[in-house]
Amino acid sequence: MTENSREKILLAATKIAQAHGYNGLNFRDLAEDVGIKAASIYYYFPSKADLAAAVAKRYWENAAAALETLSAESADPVSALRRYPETFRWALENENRMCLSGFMAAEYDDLPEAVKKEVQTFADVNVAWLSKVLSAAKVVSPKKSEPRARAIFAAVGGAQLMARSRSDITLYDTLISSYRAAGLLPA
Amino acid sequence: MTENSREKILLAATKIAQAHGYNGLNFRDLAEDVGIKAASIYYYFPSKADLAAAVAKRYWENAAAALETLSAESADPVSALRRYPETFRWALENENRMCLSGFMAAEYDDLPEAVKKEVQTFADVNVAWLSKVLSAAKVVSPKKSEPRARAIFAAVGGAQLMARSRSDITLYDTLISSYRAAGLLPA
DNA sequence: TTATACCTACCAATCGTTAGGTAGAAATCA
DNA sequence: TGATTTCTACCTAACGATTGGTAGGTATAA
Repeated sequence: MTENSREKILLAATKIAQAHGYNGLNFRDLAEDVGIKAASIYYYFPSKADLAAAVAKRYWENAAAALETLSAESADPVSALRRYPETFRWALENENRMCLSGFMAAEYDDLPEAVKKEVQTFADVNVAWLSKVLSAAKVVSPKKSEPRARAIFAAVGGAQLMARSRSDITLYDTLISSYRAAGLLPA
Repeated sequence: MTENSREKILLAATKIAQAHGYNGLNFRDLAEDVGIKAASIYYYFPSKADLAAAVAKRYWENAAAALETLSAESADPVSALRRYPETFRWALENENRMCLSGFMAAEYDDLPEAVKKEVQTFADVNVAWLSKVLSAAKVVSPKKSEPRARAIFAAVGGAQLMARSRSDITLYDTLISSYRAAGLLPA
């Protein structure tokens, strides 16, 4: 079951980091979640920085896969775009967690270099997908699709942050609705 | 100089919290910034929770005053609205800091109750001001001014978070421009 | 016999916090 | 006025808890 424990650690660490950030992630609580002792984590990860980097890497890889699935499942780019906020909603539904990269963006000053890199890649993956879909959907001119993609990513992240601080998922929904009403997202 | 030290503590603690959050704020580093010893902080604040609550309270009070000044200095509501993003830009200009309440919104789960309250008030103050100005500017129907106010607040906070994670203030500016282009903010 | 997948037991550093002290200014009293 | 007390604004030194991390052991299976 060697790979199983590594997976469990990665999974539990992701959940903790989404709720408490890099700073709030500690080996003893994490180990207890997994059902092992803190020292055993070092069998799989040489340091907290390495674990967090692995967590953040896995996080954007999963996000990239989820977005590809969303593209594939959608009949057209506009409907894929419409469903984009769902990917961020999911974290709030699960014990009021938030985007790992959003949390770590706040903690940016205190992050190990390797973790910073993966956090940025998460943003890059989202912006690239949004940009591609915006271009295909022709909601903005091709030239403006990347700035618009960044704006959508930032706004959705902000909505998640605000909703979390109220522990109110309906606030997230009304914020997304307002973005649509204002013209930032397709109606 | 009794009130002077209290002010210095509040000021230094605000700066630290804007860069490292509630979790990253510690009495020894804070005391060194002020030029006193850690134990001396307890002469002014009974606990870290009390200090942080005082910091967050002062933070939204200053924000409220700054917004009133902005209203008073602006010829009309639309130009006040246009200048709203400047208040969030200022933190980034100063050593890539971010909104204290934005950071603490991420850390929400681990915040003492008294601090949570003040963090929420900061959001309330911003939304109330935006709502009032939006109504006066008639950019949206009076009924839609509060949802739109919340959307602007969340989006600007998200832009700040994203720009901070890139240490790139020009990214903040382009995000705000995109919000204007999309119709979320007046052009 | 050797590698795997853990474990116990500890370490040094850091954390919020407390106890108890002290120099000097201010207030009180003779 | 001068002596004495009290208060202000800090200090040193330590506490127990928690942190990331290490050294070295061990049961199980190949």
